[in-house]
Amino acid sequence: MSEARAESRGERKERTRRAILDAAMHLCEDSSLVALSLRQVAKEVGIVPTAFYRHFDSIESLGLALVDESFVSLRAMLRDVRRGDPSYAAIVDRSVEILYDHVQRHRDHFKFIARERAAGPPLVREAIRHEIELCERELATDLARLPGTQPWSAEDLRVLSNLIVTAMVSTAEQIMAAAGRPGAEKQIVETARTQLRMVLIGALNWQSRT
Amino acid sequence: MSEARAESRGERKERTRRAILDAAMHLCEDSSLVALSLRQVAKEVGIVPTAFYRHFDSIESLGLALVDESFVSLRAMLRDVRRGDPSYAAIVDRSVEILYDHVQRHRDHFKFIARERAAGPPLVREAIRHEIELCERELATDLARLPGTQPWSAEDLRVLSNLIVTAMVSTAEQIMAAAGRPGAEKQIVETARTQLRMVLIGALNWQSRT
DNA sequence: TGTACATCAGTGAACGCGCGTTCACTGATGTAC
DNA sequence: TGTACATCAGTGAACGCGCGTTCACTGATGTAC
Repeated sequence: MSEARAESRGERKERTRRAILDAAMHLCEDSSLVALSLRQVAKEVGIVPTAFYRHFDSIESLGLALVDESFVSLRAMLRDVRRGDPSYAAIVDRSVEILYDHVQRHRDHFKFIARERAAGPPLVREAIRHEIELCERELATDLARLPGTQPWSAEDLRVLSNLIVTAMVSTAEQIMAAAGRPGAEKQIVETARTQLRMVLIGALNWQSRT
Repeated sequence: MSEARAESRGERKERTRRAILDAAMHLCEDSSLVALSLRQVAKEVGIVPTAFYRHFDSIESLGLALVDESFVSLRAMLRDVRRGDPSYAAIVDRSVEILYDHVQRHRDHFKFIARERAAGPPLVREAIRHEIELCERELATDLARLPGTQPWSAEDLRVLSNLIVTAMVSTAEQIMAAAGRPGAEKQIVETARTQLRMVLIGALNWQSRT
């Protein structure tokens, strides 16, 4: 107590929990959460298999914690986008640039979401689907603040938001698949830029016709 | 030989192979190929585990056969779309209608592609990625035949094609997730229609500006 | 047509392995007095 | 401050189970003569 040298029991536990989350994220990178065993995780962390239960009920509940963590960084990205100049001229380049940057820095989180969204245990899939839906709603309210979108219906905003999120998820997947080839990554980013531009212009023109 | 009553050895073998493919498709529906065991498949088919090796080297090579089968029906769908009236007025409704219809009739194939694309064994993922790329190229040549696309560059066609395929894959995923709820399916189809319209109009307007 | 042999889809026992989960435990940390 | 007790993260043995793969086999079908 005189010197805060040794870790408290709580700090130690938190450190083990952290190590379990990191090990799980790392180990399932090449396959999927459904193929990940409690014993693999324990071995990687350096604890006995049964000690796992002091932290999580199952691999699935560990997965839910990883979903939460992954969406923390994704939300940070959306906040970054939102901070920018809200004009059509700037928004496309800026958004794609930020997406690229975040995929680079949180590759593991994006990869986890992209993979487990389709392949994870049922509860994990459902949690991710829910989080993505929240992102779409957030984006819809952002879109409502853009100049020229005042007359749009809520449904139009939702549809456009869904399309953009889908395209961006796909772009993130492609950037990750392109991994170490900088040339391929450049092309994917350029493609995303063009697509986002096409979509925004299309939405505006379509809206003014209807 | 006098009466073609009994199956030949080859016919029997083919029937077992068919049963293995069907059982595998059915069993991995709720999880993934990577979680599917040779023994589960053998049990479902009604053969002893070792008999599996008379037909496939491994679950992964069985998976590659399922990729082939799944893309046969997807290509049939693209051919259906291509047969239609090549005008912008008709193309959207028709395309979305055909997509919806095929997802209904080959739900297992679409589900398989959507799932294993992100979660399958490495060779299966790669095979699906390759097939989807071929679909994008086919769509690009179709787009080139539309009125008004003559001045477009190959790159523009590729980018647009990529966006449309991405949106359609996502739509197929959503339709499957909506499963038994007809109201939700209707909304997804309507959303896809609107999105496709936005994209096409956007592409045309964007093109004429550049 | 009849016989003798070859083929080969499917059998069944056996193997070593990693799995999730149970249980009683240890011993350092934390707390009450 | 010192002591006695409580907490609880991590231990280690044990369990029954399903896994992929090996091997020698069976017996019906197919083929050569």
